[in-house]
Amino acid sequence: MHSPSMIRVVLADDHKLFTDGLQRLLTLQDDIEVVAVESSGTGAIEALRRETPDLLLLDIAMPDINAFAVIDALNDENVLPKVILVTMHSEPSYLLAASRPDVQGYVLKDAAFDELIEAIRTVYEGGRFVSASLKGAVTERCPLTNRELDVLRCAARGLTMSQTADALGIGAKTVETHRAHIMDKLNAANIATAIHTATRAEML
Amino acid sequence: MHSPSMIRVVLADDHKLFTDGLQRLLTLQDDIEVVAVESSGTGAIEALRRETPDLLLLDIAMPDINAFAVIDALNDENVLPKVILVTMHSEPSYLLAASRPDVQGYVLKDAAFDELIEAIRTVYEGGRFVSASLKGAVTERCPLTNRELDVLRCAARGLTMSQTADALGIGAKTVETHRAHIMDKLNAANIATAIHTATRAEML
DNA sequence: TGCGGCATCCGGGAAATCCCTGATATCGTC
DNA sequence: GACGATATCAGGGATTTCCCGGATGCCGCA
Repeated sequence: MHSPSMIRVVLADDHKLFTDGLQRLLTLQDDIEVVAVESSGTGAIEALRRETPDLLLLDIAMPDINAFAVIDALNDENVLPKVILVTMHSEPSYLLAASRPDVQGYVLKDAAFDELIEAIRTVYEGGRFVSASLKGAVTERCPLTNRELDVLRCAARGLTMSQTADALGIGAKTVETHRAHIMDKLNAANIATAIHTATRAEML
Repeated sequence: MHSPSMIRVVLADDHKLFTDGLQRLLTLQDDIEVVAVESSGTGAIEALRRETPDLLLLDIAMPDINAFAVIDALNDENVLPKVILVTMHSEPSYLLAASRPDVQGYVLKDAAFDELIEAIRTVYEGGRFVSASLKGAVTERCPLTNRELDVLRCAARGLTMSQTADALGIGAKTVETHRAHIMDKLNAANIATAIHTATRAEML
């Protein structure tokens, strides 16, 4: 099989220049092996299925599929490598969504290479890692307005839109709009997921 | 006004014998004042509005209203005393639901009186308190079956019932049944609240 | 003064959820 | 072998959510 104690890594990022450079640098490390480089979400899924690596370095912004869709797809197949998300900017909504149990690391593209190495080793050994420059963004993280928090808290308590409207003294359609904004900001398909994300991020 | 440094308490419990005895015992404490004793949920709400006490000792099983409905009603009016729930038995579903930010204490009725006093003082000073005999129940708390957890995790990820059905390889109606069971067990009005409760209890 | 963010509201329609009452089969236990 | 818990599935109907468009007024900031 594979060499023992080598960290088998798959890279998935549509920026070729970035992955090429990264691959070279990573290969220089004597405990890291890059087993595949993919530039699309679908390609990444196939590579993951094929290689079952220890770790996936995944760009959030992929051309065909959302990074989270990739992770979900792997979840469904019980292919569960450690995942480190790599991104250009520190978007709070992504950061929030990324605080999920199946994502162990979050690194900025402008981070130092040593930081990435540290992230890889830390995550491989079972830990979690977040870029130092991101920790600031994490602390001032809640992208929701106070009103939206009101609405979300009501939803978390089980109130329907019209019940929430009564509780807050506003119209049901307004509650609907707030919910839509919440779901946008938290990158959630429905209010249930939004509550899940917000609860994990301790916004409620 | 009221005496300073006196803990103003409202009792709400439909067991008269219990509240009567409790009232006497509590009044003997020189830092506790029982300002109202109610035997119904509606009465409790009125008393809370009237007295705005520091602390509410609330029985979970009330004849007219669910204890959580009482707390929600108070929430809506911004009447927010500290709340200690009192109950006969250690029902895991109640325990789960009780791990909400607006409930600070949880005491069994068969606990020693000293334990209740300790709970009152602890909670009054901003802490949290759970009966020692309940902590066991809290640790082995998850009342959900593995299959129900599968379904709940899918829901938390934003999957619809039919998507969940596909992901798990079962029928959509089965997913619906599982969701209904989950909501029953977690005392939730809809799947969103169930996710909220489960997430807070770190079941996901 | 204009622009963006926030909060409020509206209609219509498709989709999903929730509720009710069922059913069947399996498994482990008493 | 009866019982309870679990997992599976179904129909029908009421309710709710979600999505697609809008709209208005307020406030702060450049």
